[in-house]
Amino acid sequence: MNLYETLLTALKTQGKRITPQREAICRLLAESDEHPTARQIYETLKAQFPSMSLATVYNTLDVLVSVGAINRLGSAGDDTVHYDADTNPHINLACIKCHRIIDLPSEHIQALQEEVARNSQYRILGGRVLYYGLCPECQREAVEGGR
Amino acid sequence: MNLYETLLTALKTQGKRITPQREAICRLLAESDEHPTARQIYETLKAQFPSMSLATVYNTLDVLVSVGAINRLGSAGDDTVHYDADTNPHINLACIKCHRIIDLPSEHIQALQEEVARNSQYRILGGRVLYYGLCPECQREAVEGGR
DNA sequence: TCCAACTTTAGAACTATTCCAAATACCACC
DNA sequence: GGTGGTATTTGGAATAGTTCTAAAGTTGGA
Repeated sequence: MNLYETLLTALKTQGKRITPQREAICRLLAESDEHPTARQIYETLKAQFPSMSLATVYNTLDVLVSVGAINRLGSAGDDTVHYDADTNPHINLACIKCHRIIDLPSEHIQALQEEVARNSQYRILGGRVLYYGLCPECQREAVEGGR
Repeated sequence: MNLYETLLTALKTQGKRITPQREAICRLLAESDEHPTARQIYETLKAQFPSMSLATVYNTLDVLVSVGAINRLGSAGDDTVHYDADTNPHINLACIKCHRIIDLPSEHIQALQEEVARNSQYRILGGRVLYYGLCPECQREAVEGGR
């Protein structure tokens, strides 16, 4: 089962209804390796659903988060929430200049999560490991711009 | 040099001026193990500085962040930014019910950070490792409330 | 002490996100 | 296949965190 189907199944399992808008949002989340914001999703899908409302995007994202199918990553320096459809433990790397976020596989992150579960009395529901800095491209631009 | 002095020194080093308001904000950040929001700082210091403006708090926090003396942790489920004066690598644990954040020392996090630096082309400027869940207290309340 | 530059202040402005009520669409059931 | 109850969509208003602005007040080097 691919990621798109996983997301839809998660919705159905929770008794949520499948609408064309939700399908499109799930497809976009599943097939892109971006970590889009609600507004980016909205702008992208406006061509396909000219009448779609931002509220619908927020609604669907909220449902997916509450179901545990996607993660809220938080801001990448742009004060808007980015979402990640990959719920497997991994590292996110955000560029504070172009505000793009990439994934980074990690050997250590599994151990980290187990450490947290073991050493705290919390019931862990999720987590986000986000490092930020300048991506190679923006580093280059910074140097060129600084001349 | 304690944390309070470190914060003030960071400001001075960057040519920033020391004002009573900034001293108070730095002291509060340094001496509390909370991870306060701008508003919490504002409310706390209002007794001492009745005329203080929220903008001053934001201004000072922005300066401290840009200087690298403190970290922006992001939201703890309450849609407001929490700040952390401890810039050493450590794990943060947020309770999504009471919105408090605690620190957790970690053996693995150093390795994680080195892994990121090694495996990415990014210039790393910082990071935040935040797990969220229910703190022991809120777990207990959830059970009692659920009866 | 003086002054230029930086800060503070108060309030307006901005913007992401949530809320609302009416219209619409999904889907379980017949 | 229809039908109805109910979740969802929509668009606009409302909310709230954060930023901006201009005037007044401070800081700290000379």
